[in-house]
Amino acid sequence: MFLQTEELDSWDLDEAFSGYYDSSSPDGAASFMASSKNVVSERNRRKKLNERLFALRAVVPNISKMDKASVIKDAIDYIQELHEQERRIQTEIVELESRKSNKKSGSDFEQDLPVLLRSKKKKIEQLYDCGGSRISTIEILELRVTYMGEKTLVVSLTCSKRTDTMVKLCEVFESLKIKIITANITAFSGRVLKTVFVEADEEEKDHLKIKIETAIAALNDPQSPMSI
Amino acid sequence: MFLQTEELDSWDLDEAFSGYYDSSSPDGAASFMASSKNVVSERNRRKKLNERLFALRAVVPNISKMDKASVIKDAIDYIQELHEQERRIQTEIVELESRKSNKKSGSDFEQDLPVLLRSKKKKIEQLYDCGGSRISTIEILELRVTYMGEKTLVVSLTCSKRTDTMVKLCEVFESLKIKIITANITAFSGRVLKTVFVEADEEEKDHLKIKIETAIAALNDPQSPMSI
DNA sequence: GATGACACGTGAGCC
DNA sequence: TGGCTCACGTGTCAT
Repeated sequence: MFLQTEELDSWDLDEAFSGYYDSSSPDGAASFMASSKNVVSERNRRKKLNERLFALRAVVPNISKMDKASVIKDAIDYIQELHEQERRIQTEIVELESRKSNKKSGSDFEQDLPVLLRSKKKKIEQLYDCGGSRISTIEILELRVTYMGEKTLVVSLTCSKRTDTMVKLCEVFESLKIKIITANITAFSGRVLKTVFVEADEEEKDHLKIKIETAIAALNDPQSPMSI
Repeated sequence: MFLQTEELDSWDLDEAFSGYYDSSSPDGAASFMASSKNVVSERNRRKKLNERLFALRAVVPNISKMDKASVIKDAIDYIQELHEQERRIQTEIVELESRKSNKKSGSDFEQDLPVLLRSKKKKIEQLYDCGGSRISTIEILELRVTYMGEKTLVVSLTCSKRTDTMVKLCEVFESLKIKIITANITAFSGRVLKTVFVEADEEEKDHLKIKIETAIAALNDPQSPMSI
């Protein structure tokens, strides 16, 4: 990077000369003084800026090119990635909280978890703010999980089309780590239809069914006509 | 910030002079040519670097001083903040998982919850682990944006099925703020097919086509067979 | 040899 | 006023 041979800023002689001329100097010396001061000052400024850039490079992983401009670009991309991450985590926290509010029985586990995360949510909102409740839940109009043959589950899902509805549906199915044979999403006239064929062993079918139902229901808007 | 009055880069005269002297110039003119080229090149470099710095300033909240070095410093601090955030969340997740393993009774709630978080942990590790491809891109196998009738665009897209491919596809279409008539995603045998019908006015059709193509291409894995 | 990235010194504007 | 920061043109390396 900024390590071309000329960069050896170790002149170390101007420091020795600084303050050598006092106020009783002739004009030539005075002007030299002024320009010299400016020079060393500028040197320090450049040095500081390069150090900062170096430090920036240090905190950003995966620097593509050691180029100055590229370092900044990579930093920008990285920050935006982190932003997206945070957005996802926050929506997940909201999902967890909504799941808690749906539950009524009080095991210690249910109570502790959101408490731990609530402070986190505050911090995230405070940090990343972007005013207005950004997170939109989905509105489930119909959800069916049926058995088809011996080892296949069919998930049929209808939602009203809101912002990020399709994103959230895809995310929840990704997160379930289930064996999806084929999946299909179709959006038209304010509705989102999703059909997923899932491979399931005989013994885990029932559990898987409940798992899918609860995961999707956790996304559900409390004001939705569906209540699970 | 970098908006002192001298910054008016609109000299616009060297551009008029560039190329004025051809190869049969006397030495003085040739050297002038060379230096002039270098000058405009350097100007562009400075301009690009400043634009990057400006963009960096845009993605970092809470800029203390508009100073060049300070902007970089704030960016560093911000990234480190996000890192710490992520570290905390990750330890929290680990905590939750260990808590889960301590429990033995099997209510569905206990089992389902960590499933949701486990994928998150993976994602965090994948993102934060420094080294190794951080960003999971998608692999576009085919992309066609065609016109259908007077005011309809049809986007046909084939990707190989990776983690979050469907999520990312949905996200990019959400972010485009276009008028989607109907959209369809189907996943089978390692492929993801997406078809979107977009409403577009006659005059904006071409622009919209390019916009969609570039937005999708931006997600593309460089190693993908598609090169756009 | 052309191109690009860099550090440098310098003059100028801003508290 | 002096101490900042900045943009500029230039020489110099490396590809």
